[in-house]
Amino acid sequence: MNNDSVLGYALLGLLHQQPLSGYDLRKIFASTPIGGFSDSPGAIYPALRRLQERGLVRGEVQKSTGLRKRRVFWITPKGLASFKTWQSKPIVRDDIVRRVEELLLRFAFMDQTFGAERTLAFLREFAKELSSYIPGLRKHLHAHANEMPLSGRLALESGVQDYEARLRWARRSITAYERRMKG
Amino acid sequence: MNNDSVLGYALLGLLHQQPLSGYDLRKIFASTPIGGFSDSPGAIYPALRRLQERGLVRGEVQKSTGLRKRRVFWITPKGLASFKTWQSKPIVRDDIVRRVEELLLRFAFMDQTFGAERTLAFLREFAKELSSYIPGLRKHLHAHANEMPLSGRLALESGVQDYEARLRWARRSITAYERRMKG
DNA sequence: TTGCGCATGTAACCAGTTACATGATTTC
DNA sequence: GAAATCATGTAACTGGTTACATGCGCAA
Repeated sequence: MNNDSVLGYALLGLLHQQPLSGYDLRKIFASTPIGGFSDSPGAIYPALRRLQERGLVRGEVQKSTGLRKRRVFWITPKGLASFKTWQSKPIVRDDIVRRVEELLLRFAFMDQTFGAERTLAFLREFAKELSSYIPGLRKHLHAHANEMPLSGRLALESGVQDYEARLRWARRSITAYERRMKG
Repeated sequence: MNNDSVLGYALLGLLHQQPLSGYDLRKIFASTPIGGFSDSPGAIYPALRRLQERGLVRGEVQKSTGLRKRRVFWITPKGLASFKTWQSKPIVRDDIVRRVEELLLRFAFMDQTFGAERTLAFLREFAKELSSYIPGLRKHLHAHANEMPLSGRLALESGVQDYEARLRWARRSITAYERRMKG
């Protein structure tokens, strides 16, 4: 039931904001830095069809505007439920290591679906998981630094700094949400 | 000829350092934070077979150690040539946006294959491409900030900060290489 | 003798890439 | 009427995921 690709969830998130056609979605991916998804029709149209087959979106042809037929998609209640389930998954180590972008996507749409309180909880979980991961990474880097060529060492260092930057971001975002909830 | 996956190049890079078996490679992916590649046999063994079919690596069974047969792989001259070609590709915008990890992988093995001078050139190209990309991103964020919910805005902000952190890293790495070449 | 670590592999499934195809409408 | 843009779609190919299968050698 919830075996959707990340692209599928990105589409659900956008369709939760407003009904859109496949072409609209392509333009969004082409013009905004969201995710890094491809705007190719070979990715988006099949993904929309899959979502429709699973009952997560519904599409209808609009012919009113005189242009060529546009098939506009809406998210269904079932689709919204699936989207929320995806957003609610606990954050595990492997999400941090190999699916950070998916985590950020889950977060990006969280305000709309869950509101500030749960979004804040998500950020705290994210920060916690990050802070438990980074020390081991640093340790690994320190332990193996002398065996590695300079470029290898620097590449690893880049990864560590990447995680550290994300942790700083998460902490700033936490205070941003805390301020908002008090004010 | 050069239609290899990123995993294939990661394998080539590791095999350029020393001959290894599939199992060795799996252990490396499982125990070090390199790339974020899967250590699953379903990814690595087929990838090794493909490399072998294309003549980029060669494998031979070692039976000396009394354990079960180990197939150990070496990189071939053709494999090294392909690896260097991959590392030498110019850095384009899309590499920055959607394939940063691949760029970091190319860099990680560059010391061994090309030496300090060309590695430094790579870093300069990387930094240049990043600095040409970031202002537009910042501009986009600033232009659309008020239409977006807080979480969406922060998610975008995270992306921008990510690029900025990488740029700082690149600049520090450049000075590291410059120091090394003078000293 | 049971079970674990070493070691290699296969098969079904799924989704993204690339390239191609089609046709309507607007603009020059 | 030619070209650009809007708009949707398909098909071949490729490679990763997941799960399963196999078999050796060693230690408890």
